[in-house]
Amino acid sequence: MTNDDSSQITERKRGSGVKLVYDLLRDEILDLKLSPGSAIDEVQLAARFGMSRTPIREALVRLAGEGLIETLPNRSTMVSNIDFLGMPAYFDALVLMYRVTTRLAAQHHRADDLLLIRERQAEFSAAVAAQDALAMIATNADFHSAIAAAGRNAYYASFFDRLLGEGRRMLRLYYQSYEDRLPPRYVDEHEEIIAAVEARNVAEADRLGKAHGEQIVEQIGRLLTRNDRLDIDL
Amino acid sequence: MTNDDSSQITERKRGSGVKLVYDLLRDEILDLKLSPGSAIDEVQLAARFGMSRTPIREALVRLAGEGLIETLPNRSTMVSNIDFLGMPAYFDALVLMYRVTTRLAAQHHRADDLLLIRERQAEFSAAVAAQDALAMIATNADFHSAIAAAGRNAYYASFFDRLLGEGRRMLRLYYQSYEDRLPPRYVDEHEEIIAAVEARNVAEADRLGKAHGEQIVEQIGRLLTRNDRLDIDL
DNA sequence: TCCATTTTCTTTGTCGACAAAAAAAATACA
DNA sequence: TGTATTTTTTTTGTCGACAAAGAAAATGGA
Repeated sequence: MTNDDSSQITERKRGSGVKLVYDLLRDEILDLKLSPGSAIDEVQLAARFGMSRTPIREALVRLAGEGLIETLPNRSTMVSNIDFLGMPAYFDALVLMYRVTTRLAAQHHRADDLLLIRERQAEFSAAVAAQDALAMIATNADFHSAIAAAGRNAYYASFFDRLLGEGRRMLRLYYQSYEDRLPPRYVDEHEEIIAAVEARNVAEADRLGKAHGEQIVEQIGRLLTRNDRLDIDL
Repeated sequence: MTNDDSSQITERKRGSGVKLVYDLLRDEILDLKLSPGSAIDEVQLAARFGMSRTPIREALVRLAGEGLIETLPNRSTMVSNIDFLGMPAYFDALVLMYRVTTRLAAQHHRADDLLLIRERQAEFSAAVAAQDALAMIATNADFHSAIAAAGRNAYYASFFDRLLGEGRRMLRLYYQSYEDRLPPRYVDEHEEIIAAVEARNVAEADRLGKAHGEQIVEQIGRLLTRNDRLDIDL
């Protein structure tokens, strides 16, 4: 239970502490560095970040608002468990949002959106080349988030971001089991999506978005069913 | 600027304060009792609720997380403005969610869901009969929220709830202008939706959900275009 | 040894106070 | 009178402390 982090007690700007804690904790949760169900201690965090409990608490309240942590009244706070029972519902929503955001991007994107999207794709491609699983997962989410932003619908975009966040945890689970393998054809599929968006081909963007989403869902599904099969000979 | 509320300084249970403040403030914002853009003073709220700033602050952080208030760093906190520019995007998302949630309710509802839905519909019907605009708006949102809950997709449900909340503000704006008129055929449309859900008629539920949503969108649209026409003779 | 009760410990929820930041008011100067 | 600078006021962000609520440990009796 020892804390092996470089306790940086640097002078911070007033108001920046909450964002610092929030961002870091969010990343640690989504990368499964903090495992689902593990306890979160305010006092310990306060010591780690060199600040009082108040800003820590605010960050935790925000994380709780996004469902990333759960708070038992008067008792412990913990990292939310991954809701396996709710996974069909999750995948349903995820695929729909893949479709909708890609479709809208084809309709509403502007020239500079494509620059940003290509930048994200480059980062994703680099992460794949480097076989960096964590980076792949994060940059993949960033790529689709950029697509969603180009769709110019803030409601879909924020909802999609939330779904993608939750997805990061599941994908991390996947790559934790099957150590850092290459994702099959995601890079190419991303290129196809970019092309359809740029061509303003709405129907094609819709189709690709749906196919891309279903592809990911299937991949996770395969993992889960495979994990169920233990070494039992019949 | 005087505060004319019955300052109830009753003993509260530990931990209940935040929810109290959050719920009340949320209702006041959505009912436009707190007008968009108006300032929110933590100290004043603390005095009003007879508690310290800490729980008030937590409630505000949660409201900010839902986008109902905006916080300028180090400076004022205020009720979020209604984003008129983003309304097409909002309506797009709203109609889609009407469709999806109604469709899923037809697929996945259980017997006791219908009881709750009928209860909400009764409350809505009563509010219409009483010509109570605020109650109509709130109970209408509750009705569709119950439909969404029956659809058994927590992701859609929470997203839809957020959209319906924002919609309460716009509808309130509507009924504020055209003082407390009867909504045309919403009660009947709700009945049709209930019937389709009960019959598990997915296609019909989808169609009705879409139509219901578009109907509301059109109605708000009519108001807005009408408001644009001032007393100018050509 | 097992169970019920009491005591201690841990962690949260709330409080009052104070310092930083920005705005508003006051002052000085032309 | 108008503008730049200083001072005051207002409001937020952070802190340390303490009390409440459970959980865990200790105690006592059979």
